[in-house]
Amino acid sequence: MIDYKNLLKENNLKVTPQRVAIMDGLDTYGHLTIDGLYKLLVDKFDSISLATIYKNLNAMVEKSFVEEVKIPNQKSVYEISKAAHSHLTCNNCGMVEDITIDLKTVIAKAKTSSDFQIDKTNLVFSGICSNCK
Amino acid sequence: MIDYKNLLKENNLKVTPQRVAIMDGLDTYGHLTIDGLYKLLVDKFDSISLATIYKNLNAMVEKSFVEEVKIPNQKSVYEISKAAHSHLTCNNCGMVEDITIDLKTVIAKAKTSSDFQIDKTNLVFSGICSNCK
DNA sequence: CTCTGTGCAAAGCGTTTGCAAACGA
DNA sequence: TCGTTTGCAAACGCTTTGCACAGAG
Repeated sequence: MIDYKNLLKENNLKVTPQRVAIMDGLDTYGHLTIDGLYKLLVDKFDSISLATIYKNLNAMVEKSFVEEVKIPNQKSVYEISKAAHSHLTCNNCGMVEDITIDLKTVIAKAKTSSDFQIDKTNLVFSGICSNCK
Repeated sequence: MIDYKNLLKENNLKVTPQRVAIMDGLDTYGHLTIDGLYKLLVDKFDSISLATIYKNLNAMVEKSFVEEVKIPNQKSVYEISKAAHSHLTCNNCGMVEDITIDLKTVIAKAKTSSDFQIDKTNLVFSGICSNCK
């Protein structure tokens, strides 16, 4: 379990119920779209504004303890930053799942066959999840 | 060199100068954003509409002989569909380059360590290109 | 000649911004 | 108390749509 309050404080963001709920939602569900988050928070707060979600998500991404994951043919999802990992997404139901694969070899190849300085590797597999099969 | 006219015809799209120019731009530059394409075509046509670019790009992606490439922290770029490959992008100047890396091993691992049916693999490396270093 | 595509203007949507009131520290 | 955050409404920018005219086949 993650210490949201401390994570927020460390990043000079005040601990508000809305922010805690955002972190809690991301931690519980792993990945959420913006309107997934909104639907989740509407139940907890009588009148939460979409603007609040945008502002907070932007601040959290800015401080880089939350990340946006861009998925082909789908809306972006957000997740709490954790150790490097890849993603699986279902083209049918849209669910997104983490998967950890060792990419050392692939990254090494990319480095030798290009003259880029490579800082980040972003890998997304698309297909059909077991539920939808 | 690609036979744009035939590609269009095969997909039941009429061959118009605008469409040929879009294909030509994508072929020449490899990857273009929507407004990159627009700026390119404004020079060739006295009055081309952004709506025309959107409609055509959407039709081409729909027919899947053009693809949208989603890049972390940047605008999407479009490219003509070709054999599976990965992408390199520069966080400084935004350029996008193709890179071909054998992903068999990685895909095999993903298949065994998940119960997904994996159809597509999307890999983007971010960093700094040689020009920007 | 017929049907599709283009360009324009308007509409639509997701996202951002400005501001007054509420809240956290 | 002081600076930050919230919620609302307005503004914004990107994308789509409807329609009349032009162009491809």
